[in-house]
Parts: sequence; structure tokens; C-alpha cells
Amino acid sequence: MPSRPKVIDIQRIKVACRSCTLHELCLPLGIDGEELERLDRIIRRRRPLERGEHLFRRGTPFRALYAVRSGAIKTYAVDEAGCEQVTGFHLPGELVGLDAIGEGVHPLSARALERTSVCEIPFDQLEPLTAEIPGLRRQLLRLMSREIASDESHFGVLGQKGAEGRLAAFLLSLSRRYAERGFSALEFRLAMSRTDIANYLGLAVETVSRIFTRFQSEGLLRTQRKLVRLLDPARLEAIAGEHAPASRCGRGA
Amino acid sequence: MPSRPKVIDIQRIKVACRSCTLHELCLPLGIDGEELERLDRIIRRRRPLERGEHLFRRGTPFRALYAVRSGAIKTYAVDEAGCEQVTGFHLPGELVGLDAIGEGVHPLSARALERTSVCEIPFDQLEPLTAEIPGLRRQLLRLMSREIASDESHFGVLGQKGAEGRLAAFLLSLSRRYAERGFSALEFRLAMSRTDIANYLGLAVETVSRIFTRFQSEGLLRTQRKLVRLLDPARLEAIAGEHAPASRCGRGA
DNA sequence: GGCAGTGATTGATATATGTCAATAACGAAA
DNA sequence: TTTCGTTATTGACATATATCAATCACTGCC
Repeated sequence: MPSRPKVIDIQRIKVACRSCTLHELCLPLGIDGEELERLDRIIRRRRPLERGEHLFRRGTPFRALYAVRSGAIKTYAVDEAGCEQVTGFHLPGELVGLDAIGEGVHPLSARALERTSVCEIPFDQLEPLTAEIPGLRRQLLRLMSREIASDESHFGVLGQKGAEGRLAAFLLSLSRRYAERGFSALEFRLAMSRTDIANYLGLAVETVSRIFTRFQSEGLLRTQRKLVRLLDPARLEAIAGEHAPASRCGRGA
Repeated sequence: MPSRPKVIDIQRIKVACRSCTLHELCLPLGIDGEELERLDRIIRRRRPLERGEHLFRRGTPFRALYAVRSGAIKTYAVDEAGCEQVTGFHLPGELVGLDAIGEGVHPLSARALERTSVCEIPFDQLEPLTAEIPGLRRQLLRLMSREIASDESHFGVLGQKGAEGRLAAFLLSLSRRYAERGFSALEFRLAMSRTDIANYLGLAVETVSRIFTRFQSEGLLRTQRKLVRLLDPARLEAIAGEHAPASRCGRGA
């Protein structure tokens, strides 16, 4: 096959929010008819990102929010030493860029983990629209609030869990999110590398790898490279619930 | 002194947003005259919370956001085993409860670390007001966005830094926040116990204690119980910037 | 002013997880 | 198919930090 493409047929990508299978997860929840059309009009579909391509980079001016339609995005920071810190993975139906509203600049970089398509929602058009459409306004607040809550629960993972708990919690989080999107809760393909998982969980790659094999030998799951099948989600929940070696459950003042 | 109080003079607590020294940090940024009064009217002052008192508890229905006026609040989750995970400390001018909008229920508990007064902002009144006051709407989005961004940067601390880096980053964060509020950036009183700090940073209390003494012996700071004076913020920055023993700076896919 | 009781510090030891190094399994390209 | 480069796995060893235990220093109370 000759490398002819790169010129994408924009006409083809003509999917209204209304018909988007994600429309209950994305913005338009509780918005109907005419309002939905107004939202639809400001949303821009872009050509899909190839694996490794950036959606935006740290320091770039904030222009739009992005809703993942298919594929997966990882967001990450790079410190002075060039060290990468993965801060999150974004699956279909999830929004990227909410952290940039505050300062008008993206504090993180975002790149595609695989071929990924997103909807671009220009913020300078979305923001005034929220004044007129109460459902849209509330939904945006809800989504941001949930993002905060989920970040907080990740603190618990990073702060109190041992390596096994972290990986278990991570897999269950993916499982739940895939299930919400109508995919299988028990079998899915990891879009990210072990390195990314390790980084996200604050572990070494080797530790992640070892725990995958340990989980497998204990019959908790079966992995085949990127493919994961959860065999005993209940026990995984239990492991995810255990606190780290540390945490003596002491209460502070 | 006889233990007479407990009956607080509500009349005394009569401070409008307009005259609040925090008014640039809190909600009203970019709101003027008449609009500020409308916001002011929905805000309720409550009697101060005593040390240890709860502002709200996990699972409680969400009714209002709270702006800390003086004192300090810690938010925390409690897992099945009764283990506490401290998720944040909230200083004057900061908002508490943003994570509850999404589900209508507080995912965390919040309690006062010392005598603390807060403004209560009933959300069912605030939300419609944002439709009419663009400055208020944008400020709320900005604040939520900043919260997300700051949570993300805490991931970096928890995920990539060793114990020294975490404590250094924590102290510098407090320093910056105090400075923003007009307090000294170099000398301040820690409202929280070492146990809470340790928990927040995902470390053991003993480790935190040891690092305080190590920092002191290296001339980076001077501590006297809760009182901290930063002597060499530049070197602290350097330490906060170092990545953990772990993190081999590898990039994922 | 002495006496709990809690919070902080310090020391000795254990261990989970990181580090280094080698190999193996895959995927893409020729 | 073969080859190369990347990603994942496995093993042996090092170490940062947790754990356990004791002491110390405040704070509030009688």
C-alpha cells in the first residue's frame, strides 16, 4: 500500500453530537433539541491523531477542550531534568484540557497512545454558551468536579497502597471506565505501555511487570502482552483495598 | 477564664465580600459593584469551627462550597479499614467542596485543623448566578481548573520524588500560598501535625520527622515544633526538583 | 506546679521496591 | 522469512523508607 494518505477527507468526518455514541458521557447530558444543535455547531472534528502525535504541548496557549472519541490520550508533565511524569490516561468519552482553563496555558502535554480521534470544543465559544444553556453549564461543572474527585482518589492510590494495590486499582479503574462505555469490563486492550503504567503509578517498570506475572500465576488475571482479561475482579478489589505496607491507619489531629 | 463561650455573637461576624481581605483570591475576581453585592447576599457566615470540628463528612449531601477565611481545613478520605488518607490542606482564600458538585455528595470529609472560619456559598444559589454574571462564571471555572492542575502537580510529587523532595515541595507550596495571602513566605506556623503531613505525602511520620531534622542540620530551615522558618529556599527548590531514587526518566510510547 | 497524654524525635532493624543486567517476546520493515 | 529495534520479563542485589520501640517535649488539666 503506497503512503498516499495524509490528506484526510474532512467531509467524511461528519458526525453530530446527537448521533455520537458517547453523547451521554461527553458534554451534552441533559441538553435537548435546539440546544444540542447549538453545541454541535461549535464543535470541530479534526483528523485523527496518529500514535505518538501530540494533541497539545505544555506551555501552549489554551484554546479548546478535547473530547476523546476513539483511541486513548496520555497527559504528562516533563520536569527540568527531562523526566516524564504521566498524569493520566483519557479514554473515549473523556475530556482533556480542563486543567488549562485556569491559567490559559496547558500545564501538561497530551499525546495519542494509538490512533485517536477527538472533538475540539473551542473554549471561547463554549464558555458563553454555558450562560444560555443551564444543562450545559451544569454538565461542565459536573465534569470538572468529577475530575477533581477522581484525582483525589488517585492520591489514595499513590499515597497508601503498595505496588500490588496500585496495579489492581488501576486495572479496576480501566475496567469500570470501559464498562461505562459499553466495552467489556473483563477483557480489554491496554493502550499504554508498561512504562507508562509504571510511571503513572509511581513504580518501576520491572515492578509492574512482576506484579502482572504474579497476578497471573495467582489466577487473578490473564495477560497476553497488551491484552488483559480479569479473572477474579473480586479479589482484585480486595487487593486494591489493602493499604500499603506503610500507613498505620493513625489519625492526625 | 471561665468556659463561658460557645454562644457566638453572629452579629459580630458581619463582613461583606467587598471588604474581605481575601476577595481577590476567593470568588469575586473581576466582579464589580452591583454584581458583587448579589454574590455577597447569598454568602453565609457561620460561627467559626473549633479545632477538630467537621465542616462536612464523607457521604453527606452537597449543599454549598466553603471559602476558608481564617484557620485551616484538612480534607481526607477513610477507606474500609478505617485508614485515613489526607488529600489536602486548605488555607485562607481557598475553596473547599469543589469535588462534590459532580455527584451531589461529598466524597471526602473536611475538618478544622485549628479555629477556622469559613464562608458558606450555597451552590443552588451560586450556580444560577453564574449564568448572569460572566465574571463569576469564569472565576468559578478558573478555580476548579486550578484545583485540577494543582492536583496533577501533586501526582508528580507523590509519583516521582523521594521523601526529601516531597517534604521540600510541600514546604515550598505552603510558602507560596502563604505569600500569596500576604503572610511571610519564609516563616509560618504549620497548622497540621507531622502525622497529617506524612499521610498527605505518603510517608511515615518518622521519615518526615527525620527529614525535618536533616534539613535543619543542613541549614535549610529552622523548626521549632510547628513553627518553620525557611533559611535556604533556593536549595529547597533544588531538592524539590530532584526526582526520586526511582524514575529513570524513560519515556513511554 | 506537678501529672498525664499526645505528638515529635531518635535509633536499630526489616522489607518492599528500585536498580542493574541479561534475556525473551514481539512488531515492523526488508 | 529474516532482521532489527523496541517492549516486556526475569533474576540478583542494593537501598530508601517503613516498622518497632524507646525517649523526649510539649499542652492542658487537676
